[in-house]
Amino acid sequence: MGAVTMSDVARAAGVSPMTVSNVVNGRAGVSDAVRRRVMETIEETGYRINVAARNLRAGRSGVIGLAVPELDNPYFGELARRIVAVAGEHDLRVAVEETGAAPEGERGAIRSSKRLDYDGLILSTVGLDMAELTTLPQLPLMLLGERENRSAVGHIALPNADGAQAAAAHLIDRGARRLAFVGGPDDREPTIRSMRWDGVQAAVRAAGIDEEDLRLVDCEMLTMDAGRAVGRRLGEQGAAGGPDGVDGIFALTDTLAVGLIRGLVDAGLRVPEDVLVAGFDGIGVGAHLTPSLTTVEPDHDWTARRAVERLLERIAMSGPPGEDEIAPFRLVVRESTGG
Amino acid sequence: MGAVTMSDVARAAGVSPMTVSNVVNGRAGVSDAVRRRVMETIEETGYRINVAARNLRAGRSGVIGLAVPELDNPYFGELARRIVAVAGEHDLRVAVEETGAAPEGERGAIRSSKRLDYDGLILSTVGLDMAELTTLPQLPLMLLGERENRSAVGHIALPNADGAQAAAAHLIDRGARRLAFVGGPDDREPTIRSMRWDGVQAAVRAAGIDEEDLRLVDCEMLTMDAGRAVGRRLGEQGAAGGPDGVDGIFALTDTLAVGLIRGLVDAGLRVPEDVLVAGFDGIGVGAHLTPSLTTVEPDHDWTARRAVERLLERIAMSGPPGEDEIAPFRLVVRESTGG
DNA sequence: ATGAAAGCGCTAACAT
DNA sequence: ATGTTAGCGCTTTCAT
Repeated sequence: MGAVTMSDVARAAGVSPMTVSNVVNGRAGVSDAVRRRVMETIEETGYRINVAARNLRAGRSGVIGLAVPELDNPYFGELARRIVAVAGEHDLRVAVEETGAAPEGERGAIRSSKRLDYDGLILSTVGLDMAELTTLPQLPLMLLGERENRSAVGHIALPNADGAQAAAAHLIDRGARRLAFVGGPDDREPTIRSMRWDGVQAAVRAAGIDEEDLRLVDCEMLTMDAGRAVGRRLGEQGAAGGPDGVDGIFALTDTLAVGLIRGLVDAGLRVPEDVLVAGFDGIGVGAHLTPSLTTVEPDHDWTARRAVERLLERIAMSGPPGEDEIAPFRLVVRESTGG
Repeated sequence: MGAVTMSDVARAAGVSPMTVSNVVNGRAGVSDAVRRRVMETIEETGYRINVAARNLRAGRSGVIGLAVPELDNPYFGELARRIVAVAGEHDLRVAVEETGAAPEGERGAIRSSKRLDYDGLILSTVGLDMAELTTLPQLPLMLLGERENRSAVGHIALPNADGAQAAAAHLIDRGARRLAFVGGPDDREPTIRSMRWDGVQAAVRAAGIDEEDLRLVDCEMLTMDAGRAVGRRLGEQGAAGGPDGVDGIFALTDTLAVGLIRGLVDAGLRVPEDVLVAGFDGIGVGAHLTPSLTTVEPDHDWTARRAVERLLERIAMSGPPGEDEIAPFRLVVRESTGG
């Protein structure tokens, strides 16, 4: 192609390629006159830097990976949007991957990160355990979501325990006494699930409620479909609603909560009159459901920014991963808990 | 870094770098014995190809851009997921961008595609008009969404007119007589909006309904919030529901429809008892709303595959953009139209 | 303040 | 079937 190179610009401006490089990269040590002349020549020739060449020289690919469980989940869409924005500020491209919320998918993301030469990977993990992650080779990695990092992996945590506790305390505050925790599949610890479960237990204990009255309900997958099946089952079995049934549910994620509410409705129950429901994530659609969804909303902007910035630090200095950080959150009270 | 290069592998295997290259790229003309030996050496040394170097050599960046209006909109999440999958089959990385559904954002995506050296761009456009797109310089471009391409730009269209017509016909079939079309802001033609509007008009005409009874309602943005405001206004003004009010609404997108339904509910109306509502896009959450959402669902898999494949063709051969193609669709009937 | 040389890792083109 | 040469466009290093 007739791509204009630095040498072309240099020749046209009557300087060396090195000077052009210095101008393009805003480095010091170029006189104003020369700088201006080079800038003009760049303008005239339509020169654009060749990213591949720069990357080759720098030993980088200029791409970071972002692997999320599901791209069509609004929560991860929001996350992706913010991460792309922050990465763009640093001239980094973000390649998105989907893991399907399965350990195999997460391994796949790591593999393809290496195959496609990503400079680093932000992994929103649900499945992979720490032991496995720490044995993974050379790839700057930031984990999003879990906590209790004892490993060599950088980590931005969600406010799992505190957020879940706040949500459960709110359910109790609104009159619920027989709570249920609807989680995903029960797998390795510590996971998002186990930490949120701890939070809910803490709230129940703090309220002086008999822990016998706290139910743990499994749910095969973290999808709306699966949540709906659970909600319907709970309602039809009389396990929810009614004088002795569950009267307050914390759903592991908003996605689950959306399906769960619909399942309860399918079974003839009303939310919040018969059962209160709260979720976790703060997905946008939650505000516009009928009933709208009470949720724990982590600060997505903060999360995205810290994830990218810390990944960049790791890429640059390949030092130790640094401290865990936990995202701030707020409890958004809406109709599903009578708010 | 101690990255293993092709030369390293070549030396270790006692062959030339070129032979290693041939093996790595599965090219013919390597004896089985040598191929095996090279493979083993690659395995032993942990060699991985340097993508930046390959790209520099090939004059590509190995990254395509995908620019969508909103990443936290499930529709685009689904689209992104599929595009990433197909691109991955071709060893391409997908960098996602957000345009904010504004012409300026779309221009920005094109600019940053060039700044970051994307090999091509898939642009799900709502705002930019064709005239502007055709004047854009050298960047293989596939447009997603609009139609009536008279330009030099490749184009995968959604079934805008036919889909909208099917939805409107269905509303009429379910008893609606006073339809409303709730669209985004009214801008340049032809847009998604104008084409879907044409489809709805066609359905009304075909049913022999007085076109006076078809209302066109503007909506400032294509967001749930904006849709909700419109729904509330329609309900509160008595413009929807009641004996003379609108009794069937086609919303330009599912996102809009979600907010719209909620706004009608806010105003004390029931869907579908008082008003029928249908949307367009087939977002996943639509199945789990109360009421669940009737929608025109384009074949996302097909769309993603064709978009990537045709972009690749354009990148490879930089020929003419080729024919427009229109995605197949199906009408998914759910509760919001009494289904 | 500016420039020349060298090479990042790969592969097309041309030998052998 | 395999090897050699040369160079993609940039930037680090070391002059001047």
